[in-house]
Amino acid sequence: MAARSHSLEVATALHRAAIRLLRAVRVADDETGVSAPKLSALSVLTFGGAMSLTALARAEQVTPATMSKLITDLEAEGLVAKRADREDKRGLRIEVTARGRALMEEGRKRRLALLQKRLAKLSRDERVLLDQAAEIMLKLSSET
Amino acid sequence: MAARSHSLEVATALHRAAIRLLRAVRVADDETGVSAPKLSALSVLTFGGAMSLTALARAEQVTPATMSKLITDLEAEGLVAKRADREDKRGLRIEVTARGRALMEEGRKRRLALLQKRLAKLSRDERVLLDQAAEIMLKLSSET
DNA sequence: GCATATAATTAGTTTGACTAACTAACTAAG
DNA sequence: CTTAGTTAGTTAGTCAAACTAATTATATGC
Repeated sequence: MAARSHSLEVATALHRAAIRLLRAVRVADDETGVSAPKLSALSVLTFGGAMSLTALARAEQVTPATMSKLITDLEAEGLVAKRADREDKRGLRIEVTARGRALMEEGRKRRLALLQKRLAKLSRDERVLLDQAAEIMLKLSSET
Repeated sequence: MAARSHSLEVATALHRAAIRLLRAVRVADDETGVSAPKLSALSVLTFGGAMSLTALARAEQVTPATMSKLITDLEAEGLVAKRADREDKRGLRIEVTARGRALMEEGRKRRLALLQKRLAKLSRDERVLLDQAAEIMLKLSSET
């Protein structure tokens, strides 16, 4: 096992690892019939609660125009609902429907099942290490 | 620090962490003027050496058709070169040019600089932990 | 030698991203 | 209180990257 601690090397390794991990797991997203960006938006709405289109766009790091199209599609599929914002008539409250929530959960489970099957083959120590790493990675990512 | 070792929880944490990490770092990609998929292909060619289009497509998990277009573009920009395969006249050997290598390195450095700046704030122990985690993640991802 | 498989390309489609331009509605300054 | 500026969301148009299907050239196996 390597024991590098120089930042550039760790950054390289971590970056590659994150890319590979997500790529390996991406296949599971297709099976739900809903694209990854749409599943991701559903996920934000599920865990973050109803919010405006602009807020959702910001959370997903896309422009409002892009999110507008995604939400239009999701609404047509019955996975989200748009409600007028009472306090600001320009605004929307976008919320997940029951179907949307179910579908998002299903997609998430499929995706994780892939990872989980592989994780189960690791030693307990390795899993603990990964869990700790995940926490540090989140801390890294949320820094301004 | 959490010490969970149950696979589903670790899978969830890891997946979220990977998504956030890449999202946080994605902004740096644009600055080179070459898209992320192209930079990624350059990276594979740099570290994996010259290879056929099909092999590269497989490594990048896209169809040969998609890779063909990417390589056509990269060649037009002088970042890769196509050579005929001597042993198989249907095949290509695609290799990075010096310019391609330089540009890929530059893009990679920009992207990593972001991560590195944050990593530098961690303790040495935390960096070592992340490095080990990266290795395990790679192992996970490359399993069939 | 012919059938079949493989390497790469080409054509055509879809999706998701962008910018620019627009409407509607809110906010503040005079 | 009206007008100027801002903000929320949509629409139109463009682009890149992914796909599938079809084409061409070469390899390989019976």
